[in-house]
Amino acid sequence: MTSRLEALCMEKGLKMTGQRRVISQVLSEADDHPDVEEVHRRAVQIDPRISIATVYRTMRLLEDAQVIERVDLGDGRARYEEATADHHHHLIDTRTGRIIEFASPELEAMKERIAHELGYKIVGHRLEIYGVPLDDAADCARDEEERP
Amino acid sequence: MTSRLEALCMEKGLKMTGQRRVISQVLSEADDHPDVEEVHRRAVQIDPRISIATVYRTMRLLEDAQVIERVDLGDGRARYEEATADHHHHLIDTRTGRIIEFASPELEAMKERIAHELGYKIVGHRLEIYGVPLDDAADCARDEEERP
DNA sequence: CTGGGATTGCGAACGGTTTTCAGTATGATG
DNA sequence: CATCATACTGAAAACCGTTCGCAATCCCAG
Repeated sequence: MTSRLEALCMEKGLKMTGQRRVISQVLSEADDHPDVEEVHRRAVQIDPRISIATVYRTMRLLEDAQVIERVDLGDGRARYEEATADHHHHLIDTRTGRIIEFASPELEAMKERIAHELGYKIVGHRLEIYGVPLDDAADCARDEEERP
Repeated sequence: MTSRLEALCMEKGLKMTGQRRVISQVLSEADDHPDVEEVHRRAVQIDPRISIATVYRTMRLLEDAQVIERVDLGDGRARYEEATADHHHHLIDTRTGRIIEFASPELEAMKERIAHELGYKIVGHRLEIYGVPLDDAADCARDEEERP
């Protein structure tokens, strides 16, 4: 079967090799924000003859073709997600590493306004919030209990 | 003369070596966001016997002591600024690389609200806006006119 | 002044990423 | 369907910012 991203790649006229097909499949099935090593790990499970160099190259290719987007979470390695039409941001749970996506038109508008007041036109932006669950935070003083 | 940051370091009980004094001076005099190499370059001009390793070590020390703050602008290397009480963010001019600092209580409030709605308590956050000067943007408006 | 723990300079090591190069596969063409 | 130029791949080396190990050196409490 042809994965979502594979179809997108073909639309964009990219040459579809076996490795690219596998990587596209991995990315189509991912619902998280894997880094290159993780993508490679998953790809190798489908076809063991895929090298990490090819994954790096393919990620860049897909990024340039705007099929995927790089997410820099400040942890020293690039993470990726499928490109989406709507701009969104990330809230990172510092306890679990879980990443929650959110969007806020108000926030977008406010950023536009701030940039405009400074005499600038926005060409890109990025917002990350690091946080801990409210209930965990409440527990902090008198923990200890394990989270489900 | 004792630089602003040197005084701060002594307050915090850090052992003041010649190298640390020089690096403190460099950072006190900086009004930009230098990376480690740049700090080293400036430090060497004052005292040539300072190694890059010491600069790296000192930057980390000062960061841990909360004398300076690391700024990750996504360009692959760490940049630094003096620690300030008020939270602010950065607008990066993509033409010149100039960095403009700004703060917005409204924005802070909105982020708190968003995090709260998602069930989280904020422990950190970061916002960067990349932009081009409005007047420059007008120059090339005809190219981008049809883009939203 | 002096001694010993902290700090330094050097170079080697590191982790993520890119590149080089020789061999291989792709898909346009005949 | 075979051919072929071309683009792609794997493996290893190069890269780049950063950290580390170690012997020499420095700071400052005694």
